[in-house]
Amino acid sequence: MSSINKRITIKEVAKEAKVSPSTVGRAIGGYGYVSGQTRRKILKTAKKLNYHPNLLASNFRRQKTHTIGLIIPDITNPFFTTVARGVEDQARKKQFKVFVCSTDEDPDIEKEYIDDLIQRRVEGFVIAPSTGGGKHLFNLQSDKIKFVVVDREVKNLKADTVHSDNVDGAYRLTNYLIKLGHRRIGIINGAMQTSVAIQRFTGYKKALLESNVPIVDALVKGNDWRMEGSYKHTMELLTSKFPPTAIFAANNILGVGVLRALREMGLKVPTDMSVVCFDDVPVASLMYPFLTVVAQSPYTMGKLAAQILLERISGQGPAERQDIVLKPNFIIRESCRPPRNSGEIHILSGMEDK
Amino acid sequence: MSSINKRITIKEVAKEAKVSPSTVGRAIGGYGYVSGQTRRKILKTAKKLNYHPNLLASNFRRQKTHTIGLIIPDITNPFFTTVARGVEDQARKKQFKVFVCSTDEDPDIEKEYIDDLIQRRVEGFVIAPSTGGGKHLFNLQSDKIKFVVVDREVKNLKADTVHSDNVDGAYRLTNYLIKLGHRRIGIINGAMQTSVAIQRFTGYKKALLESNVPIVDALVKGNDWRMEGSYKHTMELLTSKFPPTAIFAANNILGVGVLRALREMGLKVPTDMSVVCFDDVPVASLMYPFLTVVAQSPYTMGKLAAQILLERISGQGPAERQDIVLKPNFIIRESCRPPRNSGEIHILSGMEDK
DNA sequence: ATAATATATAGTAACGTTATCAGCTCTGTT
DNA sequence: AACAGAGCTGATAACGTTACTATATATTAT
Repeated sequence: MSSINKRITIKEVAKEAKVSPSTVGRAIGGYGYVSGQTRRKILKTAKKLNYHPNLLASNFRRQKTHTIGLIIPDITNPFFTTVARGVEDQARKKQFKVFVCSTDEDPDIEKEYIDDLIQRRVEGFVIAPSTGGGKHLFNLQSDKIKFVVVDREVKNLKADTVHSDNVDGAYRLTNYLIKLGHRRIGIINGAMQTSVAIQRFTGYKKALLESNVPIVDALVKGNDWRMEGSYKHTMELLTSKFPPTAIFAANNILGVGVLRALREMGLKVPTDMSVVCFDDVPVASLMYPFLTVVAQSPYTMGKLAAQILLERISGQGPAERQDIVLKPNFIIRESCRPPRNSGEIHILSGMEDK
Repeated sequence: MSSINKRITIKEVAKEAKVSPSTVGRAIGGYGYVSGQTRRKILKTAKKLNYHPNLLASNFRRQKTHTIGLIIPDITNPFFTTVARGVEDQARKKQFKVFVCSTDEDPDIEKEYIDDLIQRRVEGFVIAPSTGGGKHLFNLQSDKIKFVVVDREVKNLKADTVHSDNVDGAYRLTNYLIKLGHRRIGIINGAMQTSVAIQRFTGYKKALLESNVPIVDALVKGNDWRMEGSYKHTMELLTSKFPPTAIFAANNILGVGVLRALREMGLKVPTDMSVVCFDDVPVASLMYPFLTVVAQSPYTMGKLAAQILLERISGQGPAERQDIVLKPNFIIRESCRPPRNSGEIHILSGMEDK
């Protein structure tokens, strides 16, 4: 029935409705003066001719696209897709479209995507910087391109940000393990070039220092956010001379790697090893062994970031930069117990069905 | 340093390099004749002035966008994000960008997104139709808009498709359970408006019929692809008069719902219940109870779909429509055992660490 | 040597929309 | 009755690029 290929333009509609093209433009675009009568007539004939506005032309003329870019490091990580959902929902409210780009943690791809989207004249970005990325963000800033940073911070970059209180979250998880009696707590961290990793490590150290538990280098592992590394590092911990009695995984993906390694070594959680994790693992949390975590609010993060960005775009935002810090949510489940040979009593009554 | 806001155009570059705007266009766009010398000069001054081509203008002029749309029902489902990765990787190879839109299984949102992307003049779509959607695909076709359907088929729609052999996969899973001795096999299916659900049900029935196992209505559940429904239906199965000894979940999300219900009822897999699942559950598969599944190849699906679409766009594809069927990969893990009180011997030596 | 062709550049006209301006009609106010 | 102003419509000129045409020069074929 309908056909975009006929390429009906405003002119054809104008001729058919016996008005000028500019009037059609006003009627359909909803700007300027049009009488109710002619508007109705125009909309009717537009429908009849199956007119579809050419946004390519419109965007070009106005040099606006009503589009923002979302740059995330990994589209298969549910954390980031949930951020994406938050961004999209908020954008949809304001009639904005979102270009989602996954950089695979590669700064080059990140730059490539950002450049391309600039050429396509997106009106702003929500960016979760990739590991080692972030340098071009300074250029963005000098180019007066609007953007909001989510999840990870970039050193010395003065920009609007939305992120979790990583120090506090890591502190609470570690402290929880200490209070259970653990003294040898391994940490499987992500890439130390990311603020997130640094901050979570800070929280980890803070808890240990506070309780006078020594920080042992051999228990500190990690250099990227991939599961493979996490698996490898956990294996190293497990096969070392003095393996830990508990492991802190610095995000959901790393947490899965830890669990895989434990499983392969035939170690059970929490009987043989206590495990805590930063981030909730959506699917895993529904199954054994039911991780104790601090859960972030990725949806809220995305939503707030988009909100701030869209305010900036429409010129409503405050002059000073905004830095929104969300407290993560501490959820105690059944993945921890006091260490095997500790003198401590069993504080938890976990699931003991193994 | 650089500044997009100066809005350097081809004209400025031309003036600076003392050539005509059209020559600059050819040098930068890489079409038509330009001598090596002037090209170098132009590229140099373009860089000096920090010229960024305005794709808005270029796309408009050529009525091409080098962009395709990807429509998926649920961006938080790892199956679809992996499809997305496949599509993106393939598109990147051909210098195409991908607009990823998640419809939340809502046909109205689906139509809205498709219409918007048409107005933005994407050059084609890869579509995993939402439940109950697909009607507007017929319009797309009469509008001569190119698209490839992935994962789910649309009845009577003659279009290029890429999907799994759902009948066969379901058949193999069900048959496996039967051979283990199960006679009461529950199925938690998705929305029966989707081809996928119908085909998996067909495979299920085929296996039962072939072995003369009666098809019991009370064991057949499901009407959408959400976890909540799956959880509820599993609960119904478990609390019914004659509960099944095994459950077949028709996709990964439903599988998680099944496991959650089992967990809450205190039933262990595979001791108390055997479970098989269509789709691999990426995170869950690394943990207990280690599901037996038929795994699809979402990445390949996305890649092939994009490949076919891009061929169509560049006019290379064959005249006849292509229908690519991928065989799912049967992976036996430890989530199944013979039923408790069956006379069968234990065929499997699963993980018996419970 | 001359014609034919390839190479290189410039000039011009679109692509379809919207911003701006000009003109006209209709209110309502002085 | 004159006039200000709002309401409505139409003509025109962009937005920045690329397709096309025209012209000039270099290269090759005859």
